[in-house]
Amino acid sequence: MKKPDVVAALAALAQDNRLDVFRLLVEAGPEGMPAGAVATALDLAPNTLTFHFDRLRTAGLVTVRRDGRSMIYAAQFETMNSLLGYLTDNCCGGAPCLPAAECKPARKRSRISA
Amino acid sequence: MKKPDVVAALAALAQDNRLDVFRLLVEAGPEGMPAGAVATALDLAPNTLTFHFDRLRTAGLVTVRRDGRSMIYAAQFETMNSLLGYLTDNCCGGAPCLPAAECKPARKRSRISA
DNA sequence: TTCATATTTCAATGAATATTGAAATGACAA
DNA sequence: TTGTCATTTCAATATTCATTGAAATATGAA
Repeated sequence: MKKPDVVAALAALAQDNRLDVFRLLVEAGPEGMPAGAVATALDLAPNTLTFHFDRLRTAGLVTVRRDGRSMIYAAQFETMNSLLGYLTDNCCGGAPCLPAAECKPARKRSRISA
Repeated sequence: MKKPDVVAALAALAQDNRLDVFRLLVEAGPEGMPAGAVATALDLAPNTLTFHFDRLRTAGLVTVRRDGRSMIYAAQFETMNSLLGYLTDNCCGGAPCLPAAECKPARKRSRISA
């Protein structure tokens, strides 16, 4: 992952609503969820949401596919993991660091259903 | 780590020069390096650099201490790791995900000395 | 004190960003 | 076809951001 892509991904995540959107999609897993469901869950105007989806998509953090009239958005896990890798890459120049972040298969936050 | 802090940290990193600065400090390790050395290494105007240091510091990603006339900046590894944790938290809602990012004690990028 | 070095503060400028409202597109049903 | 739902596009606005230049502050040396 090259630096411009890293900056783009970070910028995409560095916004309140987008961070929520992305986390929601991360929880939802590879199958993703329709734009409308995200809008409902996070109480966002549909055009605003489109704007944010666009930024996430441009940053490679999200993919879309159409299903009927719905657009299904899904997190792009590879990009996220590359991003994490870039940030920790070459950490401490060789010295032992703090424990690494991990992709925890965890408890649900029960917000997806809405 | 609360969401506003996560957003602040991501925003702090989501900028070309700051990402370079942070990575340089990550490589430099907990001892940090003087502002002037960072300025030289990255070819940044000192006032511009102060601006960026400020943002990194406000985001909790960096600490400062004075040493003579130099200000020594150092990466705050705990914040970075909390950040990574937040992003991957609850990943895939329970399903197995991609391999986690790790804090790799790695090869030097040979830029610190400048 | 005076001088030089290291870094910060301040003010101004141009560029990028998030949100809104209204209108448009695409897909499906009657 | 018409109507409706889901989402996107467009234009306008207010805010935030990065960079610059000049001046200020703080430390240490002569």
